[in-house]
Amino acid sequence: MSKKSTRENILKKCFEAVEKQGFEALRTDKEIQNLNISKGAFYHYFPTKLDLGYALIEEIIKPKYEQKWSTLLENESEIAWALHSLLEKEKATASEQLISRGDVLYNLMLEMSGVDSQFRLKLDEVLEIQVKILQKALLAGKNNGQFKSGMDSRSMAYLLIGQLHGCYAIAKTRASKEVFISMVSALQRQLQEVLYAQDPSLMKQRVLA
Amino acid sequence: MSKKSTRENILKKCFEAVEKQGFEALRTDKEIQNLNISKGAFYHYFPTKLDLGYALIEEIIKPKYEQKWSTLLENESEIAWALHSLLEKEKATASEQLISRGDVLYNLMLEMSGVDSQFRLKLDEVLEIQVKILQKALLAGKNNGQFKSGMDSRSMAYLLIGQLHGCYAIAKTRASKEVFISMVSALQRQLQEVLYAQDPSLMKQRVLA
DNA sequence: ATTTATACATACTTCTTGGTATATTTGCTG
DNA sequence: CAGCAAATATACCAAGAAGTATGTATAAAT
Repeated sequence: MSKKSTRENILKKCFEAVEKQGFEALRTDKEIQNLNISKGAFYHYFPTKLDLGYALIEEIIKPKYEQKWSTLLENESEIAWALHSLLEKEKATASEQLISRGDVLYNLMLEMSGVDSQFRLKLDEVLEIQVKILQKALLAGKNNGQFKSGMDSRSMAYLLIGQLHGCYAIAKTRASKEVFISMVSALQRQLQEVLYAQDPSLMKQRVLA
Repeated sequence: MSKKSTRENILKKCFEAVEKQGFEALRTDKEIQNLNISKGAFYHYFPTKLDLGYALIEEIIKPKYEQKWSTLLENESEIAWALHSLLEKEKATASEQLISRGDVLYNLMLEMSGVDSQFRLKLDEVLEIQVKILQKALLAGKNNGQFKSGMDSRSMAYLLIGQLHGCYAIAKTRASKEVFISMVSALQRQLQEVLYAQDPSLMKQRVLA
């Protein structure tokens, strides 16, 4: 068990807590107990709870989502397939617990955007990063002939991110993994009609052949 | 100025507060002050804050959303047009303030679903009512030839509600009415391709002619 | 070795907040 | 008008919560 820095331990534990219950419900005292550290240690690194929140976004959430969407850009010739896979993965990794919890970023967006303007700004930044990457991928795929030529990449990027958000939100309230899966599937079928030039699940065979 | 019942006054004021800041941030004491009533009066009607929350959903939120979507069923022959109008109205009534605030129901869904199971259940009920009505409208419209024949009404209902939610969520974090409008417009264009049998904005002319 | 800054520990404080105890008033019914 | 329940008022409370004051240990730099 490697001795990690106190700061990183705090970030990690608190991120887990925020994933489960959101930021405002995060109880610094509880986490301090949990971590077996002192208040002095905690407040040494994070003068206020908000400062912790900002660090959480910058150092954990932002990289996480950036990485997630960046998979689309790994292979220029397989963007459509990569997008299809990304959504497949969302479905595959969904569990009742994860769905009841929802998506951290989306949760925080709704929870904190109206509470603290700096929080909103930082979340917005993460959101924009996602959109930018996706937009870039959509544009590249369009130029590649993988996506329909009439498609507006920026609108589509926004809409897609929003739609995924919608899937999470509804499924969370319905508390049903099945609902999530069927909503994402419906979304995929819709993309079939409005986005993909060909069926991306067929592209796989082509690639593997 | 008609003397409304204390109970109704409480519900109304508290609903406004919840619209602005969400349920957990609602401060009963503040509202009691605001209403110029006593704690005794408040707790006479609502023994706990949660009880107030439940009443808010049942007596204000549920009817509100039920009514909103029911407009689709007012005229069987104009369902596609009604749906188009509903989305147009969403865009038209959007203001920076409203957008920064987001949609009450959607906000509560994300905020409270994980906090209190009865809350989630009640919100889920409202959600289902919306979906049911929309599904019914989509089915009727399909049988009418207003919507594409291949469309699955239940999936589409879920997806549409989710998509609208997505528009609200993104626009809230972006804090931009323009983003909201352009996302809803993009959504409408998408519906053009996957849902409507004809262009519903043309249907208007037909009707008016 | 002395200084200095970082890292951590302990105890305390202040404010908020939902909720209670208890008393009083109002209004209806017999 | 007596009596009774619903409605409203007032003062108080206990738990939580973030944050502070202040002191100590550690380790690198001079």
